Order: sequence, then structure tokens, then C-alpha cells
Amino acid sequence: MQVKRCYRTVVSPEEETARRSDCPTASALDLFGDRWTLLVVRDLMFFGRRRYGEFLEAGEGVATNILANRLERLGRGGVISSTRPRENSRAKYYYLTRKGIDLAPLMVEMILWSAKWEPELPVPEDFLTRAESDRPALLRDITARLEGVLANPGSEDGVAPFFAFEEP
Amino acid sequence: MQVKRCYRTVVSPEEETARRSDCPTASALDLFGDRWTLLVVRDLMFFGRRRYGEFLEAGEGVATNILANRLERLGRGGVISSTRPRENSRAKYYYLTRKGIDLAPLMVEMILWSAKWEPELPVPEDFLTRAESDRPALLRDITARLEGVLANPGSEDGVAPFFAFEEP
DNA sequence: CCGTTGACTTGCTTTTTGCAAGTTAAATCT
DNA sequence: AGATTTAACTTGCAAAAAGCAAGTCAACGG
Repeated sequence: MQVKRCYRTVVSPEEETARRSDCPTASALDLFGDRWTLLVVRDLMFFGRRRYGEFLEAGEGVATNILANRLERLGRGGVISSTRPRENSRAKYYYLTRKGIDLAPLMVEMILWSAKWEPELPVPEDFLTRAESDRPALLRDITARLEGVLANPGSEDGVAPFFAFEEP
Repeated sequence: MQVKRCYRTVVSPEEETARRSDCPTASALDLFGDRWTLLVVRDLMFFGRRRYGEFLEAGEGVATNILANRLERLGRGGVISSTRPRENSRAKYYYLTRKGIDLAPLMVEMILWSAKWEPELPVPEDFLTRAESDRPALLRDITARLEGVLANPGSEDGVAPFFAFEEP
């Protein structure tokens, strides 16, 4: 069994961007194939979180260095970007780019799969029924909100969480 | 910034199945949030690979122990299962369960996202056009093939790769 | 019977993760 | 205005996971 060599990204100084293969699946996994990256996408997409501190408090307990690393990776991957709301502000708002917004179908399928196969997880009923009855419409809704954020990413107005996923 | 604790799976003796949170996204990532797991799903789903050696030779270069670990994890997660084609045969055929087959929409969205945003990757034209023109039909086609395998997983007949992804 | 193949396991090294503590400049309070 | 707090990170170190090479062990093929 002869096997090819694997070359992969390095965490530290400047992460390489070499990809393992030309497979689209492998290439996507090179960018977000880990336990944290898609959670920040989720936070941006469904929970209206957009700041470092908000991601940290999201509940799953990312380490601060890992979060910083994943934000950087997503940024270099073109999935997110960031602005300061005002000049010289220390605050920083992250937001999904068009490429990031385009992950919505993937995220929705992931949630639906989990909902179906681990029914004890709390997924909002109306999310499921809307996904069932008219998925394209649901996706248009999600996308439209995110495009609103993208159009004015530095707005200091809070971003409303996607209705189906408001937290208690 | 107060942050909650993270508890996670362990590789060695008996992997725990504790989940980090009730979020469906986080829960899914607990199962397949890494660089290799979904590649074996891809192999089973699109390339007609179903044996250990075939996964190894897939081109991305998984280490043998990692592959064994991921197969075990997917098995425990109910995504795949395996049979021996004949009694006392050492050969072992892996196959997607219904839960695994249900990952098809996720996988397809992932491929389409990669194809869109990294256009230099070689994705078969007809896959893209079919996905564009009638995605449900494409998914039914993929699913039907996999259900064929599931109905007779020990068959020693080769599984044809999904037409769109045949290799050179 | 004997070397080969297939499906792993084991042991060790390197890389990545996790965690706690530290840094720095803006924002807020007194 | 000066002191304190907060936000967004770094840094250093320990623990876990990934990567690599080599080994096992029972069928299989000749």
C-alpha cells in the first residue's frame, strides 16, 4: 500500500496555504475542517455575534489563542473580514464576506442533519418547518440579513440574531 | 470576560462521547469536525471506495492509525458500518448507514461552495450543471446509489463511483 | 508450505490544542 | 485628570492529537 505524502498548514508565524489535494472537499476542510472554525461562522450567521469577546462567551469555551488563530485563518481565507466602528477605536467588528455568506446552505444542512439524527438537541421548531416547507426561501432570508450586515459592517447597532435561534 | 469550560473527546482507550454544548453545529463538529473524517465519507459517497486500503490510497495521505481511528469514530457515531463479504474473510467492506447517506446534502453544498470560490479546483462540469438545474434530483440520484450499497453492503461487486467524479 | 496482502496496532516524534497569565491602548469611572 | 476597567489579543508552557515508521497477524495465492 503505497501512500502519498501529506503537506499541511502550520500554525505559527505565517500559516502556509498549501493544499493537500485538488479535491474540493479536501480543500474546504483545509480551511474549516476543525472543531472551532465553523462555530465562529455560526456565531456570525445565526447569533448576531461579531466581536472577539462575544465569540469567546459563546458557551463552547474556545481558548483565546485558538480563537485569534481561527479569526485570522478565516480572514486569510476570505470568509470573514473586520472593521473598526470608528477611527482609533479598539473595538473590532467581524463580519461574513460574500464567500462567508455563501456558507449558509452548508450550515443549514449541517443543522438539519444534526436535528434529524440527534433529536434531543434543541433546534427551533419553526426553523425546521420553514426548512421543510421552503428551503430556498429560508436561505434567502438568512442571506438577506447577512447582506445587510455586509453593506454596513461597522454599524454600532447590534445585529439581531436570526429569529429561529434567539437564545433564552 | 468569563468563559465556560470545555470538555472533549479523548482519542485513546474508549473515546468519550461528551458533547460540548447542545448546539447542533457544535454537536456535528464533535463528530466530524476535523480534516479527515469527511474525506472518508466523500470516498464512500462519491468514489466507490469502501475498504481500508482504498481509503489509504485516496491521495491525501492519511496516517494508518488516524484512518483506523476515524473509521471507528464514524462507526460509533452511526454514520458508517462494515461487513465482511464472506465468513472468516479478512477483507472488510465499509458502507454508509442511512445517517451517513443523509450527509449527502451537506457534502454536495460543500463541494459546490468550493467549486464556486476556488474555481481552479477541478469539479466535473455536469455535476455543477445538474446541481444548478435540479438539485433535488441530483441528491435523489446520489442517495439511490448509496441505498443500493446499503441494501447489499457485502457484495463483492465493485461500487461504481458517482459518475460525476470518476477519476482519470 | 511460504511469501504477500489487508487491516490494522504500537511506539515514538512533531505539531496543535488548551490553559493561564501577561500586554496594550481605548473607554469608563471618580 | 488620573485611576481603573475592558477589549482584543500574545506569550509560554503542559497536554493531547497527528504524523511516521515499523510491527503484527490471519487469510490468500501460488
